Amino acid sequence: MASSAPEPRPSNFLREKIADDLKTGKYHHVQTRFPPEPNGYLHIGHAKAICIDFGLADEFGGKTNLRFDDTNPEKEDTEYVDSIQQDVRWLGFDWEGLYYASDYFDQIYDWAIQLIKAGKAYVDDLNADQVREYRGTLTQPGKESPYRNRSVEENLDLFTRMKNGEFPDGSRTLRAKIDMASPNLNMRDPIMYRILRAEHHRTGNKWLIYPTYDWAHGQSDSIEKVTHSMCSLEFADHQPLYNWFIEQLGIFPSQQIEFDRLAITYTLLSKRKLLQLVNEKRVSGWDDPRMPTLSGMRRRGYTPEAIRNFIAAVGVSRTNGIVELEMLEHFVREDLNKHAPRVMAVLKPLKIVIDNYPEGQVEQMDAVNNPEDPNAGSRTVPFSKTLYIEQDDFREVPPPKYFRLSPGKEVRLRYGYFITAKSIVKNALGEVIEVHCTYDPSTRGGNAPDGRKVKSTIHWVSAAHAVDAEVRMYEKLFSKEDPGAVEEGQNFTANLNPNSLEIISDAKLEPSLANAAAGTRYQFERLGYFCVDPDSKAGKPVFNRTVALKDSWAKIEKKGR
RNA sequence: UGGGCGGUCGACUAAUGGUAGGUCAAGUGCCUUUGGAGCACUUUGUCUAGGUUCGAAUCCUAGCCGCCCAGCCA
Repeated sequence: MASSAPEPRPSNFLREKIADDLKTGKYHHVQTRFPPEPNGYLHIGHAKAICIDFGLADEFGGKTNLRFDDTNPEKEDTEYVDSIQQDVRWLGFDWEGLYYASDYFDQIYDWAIQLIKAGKAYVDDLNADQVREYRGTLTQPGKESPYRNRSVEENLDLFTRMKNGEFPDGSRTLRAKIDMASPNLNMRDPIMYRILRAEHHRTGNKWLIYPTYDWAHGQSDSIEKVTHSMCSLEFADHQPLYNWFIEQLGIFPSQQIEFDRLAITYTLLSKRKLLQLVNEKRVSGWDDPRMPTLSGMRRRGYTPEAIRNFIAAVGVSRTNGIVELEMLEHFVREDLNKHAPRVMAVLKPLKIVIDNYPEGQVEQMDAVNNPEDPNAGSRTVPFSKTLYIEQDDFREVPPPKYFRLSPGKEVRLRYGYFITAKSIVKNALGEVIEVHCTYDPSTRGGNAPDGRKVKSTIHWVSAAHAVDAEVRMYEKLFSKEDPGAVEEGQNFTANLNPNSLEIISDAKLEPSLANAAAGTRYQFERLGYFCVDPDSKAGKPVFNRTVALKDSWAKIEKKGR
């Protein structure tokens, strides 16, 4: 593959930070990690983190580990572990090491012993409610636990017994002894271990105590010699604690750097809420094409390139912004425009009969596969007396600036002939169900020898050759720009767009699509990009609309009102 | 109200004391066998008020506004 011109790399603070660390000698290598918790499917927000973690390391000749942050057995599952690996690869990245925080449970346990021996950690008998009470508030300092000053021996004994299962869940914790009066709540003797009798997806029932995020994450980073541990902004308050643990232990000084999460209009990026949509069957699953998950977007027809380009264009900073959905769609169209073969499909069929076309005649018309890609070649499409066109492409009474078919008007059938509408047939309801036309035999292929022009070109499918298909038309999943914003007493599902899915069960496709393979992407000319769904059956394909083409007629029409 | 982090076109993001630029969106025109794509052009911005400086988005001071933190979630 020919390498194209190097993409412009706008500077950002992460890139500068890494470059600076290397220059000053703070680190001599670059090691990053992508640390998903296996409690849900990856979404476009994770794609940003992935592009940053993998992309930046790669730029500086460093490595990236995939590390599952599996310290909470109650929420985690191997189904997620598998999907995450698949999605990271699909996005186009590969990891150096594949690790689990649970791989380090023994080491982390030993380090806890070390802190206890150093008088830096203690077993607390306070229950959850009491811990909260003692923590104080944002404006008031906390109180020290009455168990805070136990002897090292007693702490060691109690901690061992916690590990051995001598105490009920939630009855005791191991806490770091830091400062109950700190203005940073994370430093008010944070909990390092909780007692939890839950089966872990990897360690099974070996452990009855589990380390918290704060106690496990930095230590896992340090074990892996991570130099730049990038995470989202809300962890900034945890940084002092991250550093405190590493300093007390005297281990490899990994460093945490925070950046802003991705947010997109009309899109929810909360694993908890996404899980709720799945559980409540508001969507067909994690890979429902309306979901912002990578698996959903894949099924919808989004390409990894488009997603990566989008992420790069959005950039990274420390502000909490919200990107317009249109930007994502732009990059999807941009990529698909270059690569998706064009094809003709009629979604809402209207029968056309060409009165002067010979009965029973079929012509194979040449059609270009992709005008953007000369290498894509061409195909033939059968033409005959009876065709389908789009209902939208005929108006008995055309509004101003409507250039498509209407009584007496001539249009071009793409790759076919010029036709002129002569008469219409209506049903009992007064709806047009058939349009009779004549064609000009001299315009085969779409050009008139006399040089006359038509204002419009419309797509069509030969009725006798058409492949019946189901087409799933998607709109935004939510009708509110901020789906999380809700009225009193409501929850976010109230913002679900009731029209996010329209199923068209009788679409007519050109015959080349009869056996299209699942995952294949096409442009249906003049309509949009569509992707073959795995639900397809032989002879009855199912397509998902990835994204519509930009429709300037829709704009004109809207403006006219 | 304690602490932390931020405020640049409608959106996202550059400019690192020296011409406020790019992408998306919006608009206008050209072109077109997709009302697609493409091309050209255009509109709109440094939170506020002071200060330092020849010169400030950038440095200083004071405000204002927004986000995050009181899980034994991550």
